Amino acid sequence: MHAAGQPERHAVALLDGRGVRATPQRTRVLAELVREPNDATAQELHERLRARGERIGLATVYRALSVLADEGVVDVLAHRPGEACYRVCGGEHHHHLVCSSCHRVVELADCRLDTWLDDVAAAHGFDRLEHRLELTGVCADCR
Amino acid sequence: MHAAGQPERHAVALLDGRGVRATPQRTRVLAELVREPNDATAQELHERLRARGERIGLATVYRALSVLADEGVVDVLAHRPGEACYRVCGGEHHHHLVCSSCHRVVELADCRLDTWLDDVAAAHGFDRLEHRLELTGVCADCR
DNA sequence: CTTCCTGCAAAGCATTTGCATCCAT
DNA sequence: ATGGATGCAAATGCTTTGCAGGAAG
Repeated sequence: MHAAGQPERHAVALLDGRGVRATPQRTRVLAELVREPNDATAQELHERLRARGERIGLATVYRALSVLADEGVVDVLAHRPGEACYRVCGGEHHHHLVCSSCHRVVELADCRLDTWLDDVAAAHGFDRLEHRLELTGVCADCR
Repeated sequence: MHAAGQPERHAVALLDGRGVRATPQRTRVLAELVREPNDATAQELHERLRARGERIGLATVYRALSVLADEGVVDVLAHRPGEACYRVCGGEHHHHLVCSSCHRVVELADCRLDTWLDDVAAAHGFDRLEHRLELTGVCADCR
């Protein structure tokens, strides 16, 4: 068993059972993202895959990420101006705390907004209320 | 006193007392943003100014917004992929509740996140924590 | 006079798309 | 064979920059 095996299997597992083909390229893009604890841009992922010796086009990385985002396998974070960041995320509702300096991401499991938001929705007669919360700050290492 | 006077004066007031020159172009860009209850892109602002008859270049709009952002007069939002949105946010902290059908905006004066966010910041060693909350739903009239 | 500001056009990036080819069913 | 996937290059859209002229201090 070789060292790179685990992210690959994780990636295959994430793709399994969906309506999408688990092509080698998609698996590799996702595996590369699984290796990344925070988030990465399409270009960064492409560079790493090429450095790893994979033959894959930049457009394919973009197309793979688009498919993965549609499937809900990865989240698209728009905290950096001018480029999108991608991240492997669980299905549960959660928010991200992002360091504006090093882009380290902390996943927040609990969301304490629902009680307040129920009140807000009721007070203003709104229905089907959805929310998106982005938290940015400077982490301890970048202070 | 003409109808367009108020946003202009508001813009001049926002620029006053800082180390930046309140040039006509900067004032107009900011005044245009003051008229916008939500947020707008640089290109949208440029279009509106041209439609209003102002002679202003697109690059100047970008440069003005850059200066205004550096001064903290406007906020840069990166929630739309591929382009930056700008918003006047010098005043009180608040959030917007937007109807996804008719785009009516309800301004929420109170924000009940600070207590929780202070805990979050402390728990993860983050400093200068900022947050942006987007609320969308369907209002009573559109139900 | 010197410095900053502006407009225009060209350049710079991230991302998307057209198209011929390739692969799996 | 047939439809989707890929790679490359060209195109697109947002934003920045180089430069010459102009206004402000």
